Order: sequence, then structure tokens, then C-alpha cells
Amino acid sequence: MDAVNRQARPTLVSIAQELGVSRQTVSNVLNNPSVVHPRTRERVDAAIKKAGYRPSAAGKALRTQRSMAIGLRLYRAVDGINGAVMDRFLHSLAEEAQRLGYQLTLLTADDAAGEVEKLETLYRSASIDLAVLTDTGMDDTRPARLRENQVPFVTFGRPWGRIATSDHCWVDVDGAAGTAAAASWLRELGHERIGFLGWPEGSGVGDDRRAGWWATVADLPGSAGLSVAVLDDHPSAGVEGATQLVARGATAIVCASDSLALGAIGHFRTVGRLGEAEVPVVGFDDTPVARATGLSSVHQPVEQAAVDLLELAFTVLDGKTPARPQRLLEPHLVQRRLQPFAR
Amino acid sequence: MDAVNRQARPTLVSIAQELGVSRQTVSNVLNNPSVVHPRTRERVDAAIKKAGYRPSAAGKALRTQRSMAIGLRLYRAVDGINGAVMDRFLHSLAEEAQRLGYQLTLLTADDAAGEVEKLETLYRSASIDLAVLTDTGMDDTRPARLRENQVPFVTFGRPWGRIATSDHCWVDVDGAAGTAAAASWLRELGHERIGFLGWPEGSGVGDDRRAGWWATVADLPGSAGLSVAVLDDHPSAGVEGATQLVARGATAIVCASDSLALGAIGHFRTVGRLGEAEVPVVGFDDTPVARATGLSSVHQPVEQAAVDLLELAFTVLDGKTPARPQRLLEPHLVQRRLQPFAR
DNA sequence: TTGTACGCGTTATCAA
DNA sequence: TTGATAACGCGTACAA
Repeated sequence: MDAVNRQARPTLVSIAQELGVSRQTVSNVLNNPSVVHPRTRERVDAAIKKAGYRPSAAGKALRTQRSMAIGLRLYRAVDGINGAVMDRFLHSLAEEAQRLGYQLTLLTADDAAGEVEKLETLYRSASIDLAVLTDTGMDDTRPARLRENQVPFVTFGRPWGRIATSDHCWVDVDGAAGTAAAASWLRELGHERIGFLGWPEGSGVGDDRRAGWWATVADLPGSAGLSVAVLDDHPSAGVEGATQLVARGATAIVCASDSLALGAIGHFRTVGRLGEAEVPVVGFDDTPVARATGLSSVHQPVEQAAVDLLELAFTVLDGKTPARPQRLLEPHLVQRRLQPFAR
Repeated sequence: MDAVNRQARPTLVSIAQELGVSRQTVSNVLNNPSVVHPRTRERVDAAIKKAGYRPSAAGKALRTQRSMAIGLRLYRAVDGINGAVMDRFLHSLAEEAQRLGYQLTLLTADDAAGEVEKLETLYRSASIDLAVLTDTGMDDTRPARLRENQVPFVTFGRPWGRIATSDHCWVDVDGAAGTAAAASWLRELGHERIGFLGWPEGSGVGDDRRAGWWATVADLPGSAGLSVAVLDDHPSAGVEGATQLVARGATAIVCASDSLALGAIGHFRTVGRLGEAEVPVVGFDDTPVARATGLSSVHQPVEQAAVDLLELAFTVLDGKTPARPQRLLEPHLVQRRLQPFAR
């Protein structure tokens, strides 16, 4: 009753029969080669290659109780601009997982509750061994719920608001260090009235980035009070924010995102100050748009984050205790010369 | 020797024992409920719910010979701008797959050969039932190679250059119809010298989009020859192309992408014609940047594409012959008023 | 309506 | 070094 012409797959048994050996020998050639005689090993290897045999993932998973898969929620692309960072992370994670023999299984959800529920379902059906959470927000409820349900997980992002009490593994990028580097650079350029354009308090990531700016400019009397918060992470909000900051006398601006920075640049474009670069703007995330625009920006090492995250995850999965289960990675500032849509 | 405290999962047997029924009964409740007594069914359902039991994906896959997974290559994010379309497609595909009880498994590769090889490996190990190809290029070699290796697949994108001889299932968006709609609109606005800004011949997608423009403006003497090709899909290339087109007398421009369109707008910004919108520009893909900028653009129905693609795929997988195995979806033009970084 | 038996492909254990 | 046996969890034909 089965449908498509799915030809019989080679199996351990079929390979073994073909060679007149036991299937255990074939299995050993794959999983424990040192224990099998070189001559036999060669013969088996040749047969495996000839048949294009690959061990059945299902059979293996059933036996080993490991699916070799990682669950990750794919967020809806809100903003093609800042989404670029998550894009890079997704790609890095998929690549690193593949390198380690794991697969990345995507899921979609409307909210955190849906995400947790689906991750739990996947874990209970042994479809995934592990979950990766991203976009950790302030007082995120997901870690606690996954823990309750015994679903192993790691997070890309700190457990904001619960850092002291959380003991799960996480990797994050030190946003404060990034904005501090940006502000320092602007100071070196001679600016004393350096503004910050970000989001309202309470967002974890946003507060962190503001803190880095403030730590660097607090001793500059001119920079006090030059912090503006806008609601949306959107260029149009950046235009408004930059307008306010300039009105208050800012001569340079650190932004919490490239979206906002792009808007800020747009502001200066509109008022005709672009070429003069009288008000340097630094963005955050080093997105392709920043590269294209010549916008200086803080670059997050998401590739490293993916590698570290999986290292932590598999250490825990192996029952070992990882060194430094919480890791803060250093971003770096990419300095560029602003130019209209050039590379 | 196993590591983490993986508590014993409930199984058909454990649920059955707990209730004092046979495991077959439990299985029937899940797969063939009508055959079991309502009273028993209720008891079993309750126990299942209480235990949080989910059938093991591995056991099921082993028995049914179906992994319930789909393989898809995740391309490296080249350009945060146009990548947005693939982002939407990816999300839609993940969502629709999930709705149908399937999972989306990601893979990464450096090139087409690597992609095919990994897909083949995944299929041979019964990790996926099916592959989805995207970004089909001119004379794409992947379909033939997957076919040789008996890997079922569908493609998002036409088999450019081999449309007549290919019989696999595909879904694509009618790019020519999109640029035709854009050009028609510009004609309605009174323009007679409508330019096209795209890529060199031979790219399938690019040729298609150029063809739609040309079909619409061919009878306008003023528009002949107003086609410019640039090498990169990048705003900076758009600046150059737009400059050329305007020099040749174009009064309106249809672009092959939002990236190019953004550059074209940048050109007019630079020369100070933005507010006047003397040279309307239409982009392609309706990316978030287009929305943010107020750029008119051609919107691709990728959500529908994902739905259609999986419908075709599963029809074939079920051994049936799908109605219309090749489908061309209509895009639509989104008309916007250009404004500097506003919504 | 329920229970029994078998096989899906793999790996671990142990005997030869 | 190699081979036989058991078990992982599930679905299904068949018998009760």
C-alpha cells in the first residue's frame, strides 16, 4: 500500500549478507573500526561505499535514545534589517550542528508559550535532544518552564532579570562593551556631547547597551541627559530620535541598532549634512545595510556564539560539567566612512 | 554510561501496564480511535495526557519508514535586504510543514554539489523524506542529480533553461507579470521613457523580470534601449545604474530588486530630487526596507508558494499524480509614496 | 473489542 | 577478531 517507488535501502543486514559476514561486523566497521581486522574492514568499507549505505537514523535513534537533532524556533522576520543578526546566528548554528553530526530542526510559534509547548512535544517524542532559545527577554518564562518539563536547553542571550538565580548554560554578547567601544571612539575623535539613541528601559538588551554608553560618557558633563528612547526599532523612529538629540546639542550618536542608526543618518541626509559627517553615528549589529551604507557599527561574534553554545550544550548532555557555563563574548567596533550607498 | 538524567520516557507499554490494558489498545487509541470502546478510550486518553506521552518519533519512523522531515539548504545571508524574501519563505515553509506534521531540517553547504551530497546522505539515512530546493539557477544541475540518486524533491523556482524537459514539481512566482505590472503603472502615470535596471542576461530570474518590463514598454519608442545591467545586486550598483538610465533620458525606473531600487533612490537623494519624485522607482520583493522607505515594490506570495509546494510534494510522496505539478503564482504591485525613512 | 507475534535497523553484551 | 542474541518503541496482521 506504500506509495512512491522507494527502493529498498541497504541495511546492515543486506551489506553483511552480501559479504557473508555478520551484521555486527559491519556495525563495528562504522562505529568501532579498530576492533575489526584490516582486511575485513576494507572489504566492508568497499561494500558500504558501493551500496551508498548510510545507517538508518531511525534505527540508530531508537537504539541510542538520541535523535541527534536540536530544536530552534524560527522567529517571523520582523525587520529585514536587524533580522540579519539572527540570520547569521541561524546559519552558524546550523553549520556547527552539522559539523558535530547534529541536525537543526525548525519550529514556529506565535508566542513563548507556544514555543515551549512545541519544544516539549518534540522532546517528549524524542525528536530533539535539546532546545536552543534565542531572544531572551526580561524575566523570560521559558527557561523555568523547560526546566520543569525536563527539557534540556541552552540560550543565546542572558536570562535578563534572573542572571543571579539561573544556572542554565548561556552565551551572550557583551552589548555594553560594544557601546562602550563606540563611545570611546567618538571621544577619541574629540566629541564631548555624545548621545545615545535606544529603547525604553526594561528590555535587557537595550538597557545593557545604554549602560555601556553611559559608563563611558558619565564623566563628560556635556553628555549627561543625551539619552533618547524610542518605541520602535525602526529607521523612522531613528529619524525622530536623532532630531531630538541634535536639538539637545549632541555632536555624535551611539545607537542601539543599525535600524535606528540608519534613520539617524537619514535625518542628516535630509538636513544636508551627510558629506560633512558633522554628527557621526555608530550603529549596532553590523548588518549588511551598515556595510552598504558605510555606517560604523558594533559587530557581534555570533559564529563564535553558536560554537560555544553547542559546546556547552553537548558537554551537559554528556553529563559533564562545562567550564564557564555562562559566557559573555566580546563584540568589536567596525569603523567605516559614511558614504551614500557605496561599499 | 549514559549521561544526563534522562528520565524514563513513557511508552506504549508503560501506559498500557499502568492501565492494565494491552499496548495495542493504546496504539489504537492514537492511530485508530474508532475501533476502541469509548470508555476505554477515555481512560487511555487520560493516562496519555497525564503522563505527557508522545509516541517516539524514532520507533514510528523505523516502523513506517518515514522520517516526517524535509531537508532544506539554508543559504548564507548575503544581503540583509533581499534575503528577506527567503526569510519569509523559510518561515512559511516551516510553518506549513509543522501544520502537516512534518519537520524542517536545515543543512548548510558551500555549493550546489555539497548541497546535493548532503541531501543524498540525509535521504539515504532516512533522516528526510524529501528535499526542497530554492534559488534555482539557469541550467541548474541539482534536479538531475537528485533524480539520479532517487531523492524525492520539489523546487521553489523554475528549472530555468530546462523547463520543457523537466517534469519534477515546482512552484514559482511570475516575475515577468510583476515587472509588467510595475511598468504598466508607470505608463498610467504618463511616463513614456521607462527604464529597467537589472542584471546581465543568463540569470533566469533576471531575464524573466526584464522580459515583463519589455513586453509592456516595447511599443513605447522612448523606452527602447533603456535597459541597464549591473553585476551586483547591491545598492551601490543601483546608484550607478540609475545614473546611466537618467543620463539616457529615463523618467521612471523598474528595478529587478529592492536593493537596486534602494540605490536608485539614493541616487536621487544625492542629487536632491527625492521630495519631487521626478523619477519614480519600483523595486522587487517588497522587503522591509521597501516598506520603511516608502518604495513601491512587487510583492511575491511566498506563503502561498510554500503551501503549494508542500501540497505537491506530499501528493507525489503518496504516489498520486498532482494536478498542475508546475505552478506559476501571481505577484502583485504594492504602490507606496516615497518618503525618507518613514513608514 | 482486546491481546499476541513479528519486524523495522541499530547497538551493546557476551560467547566463541 | 568475529558472531549470536537481546532490546530500543512502534505499527499491524491475525487470532482470540
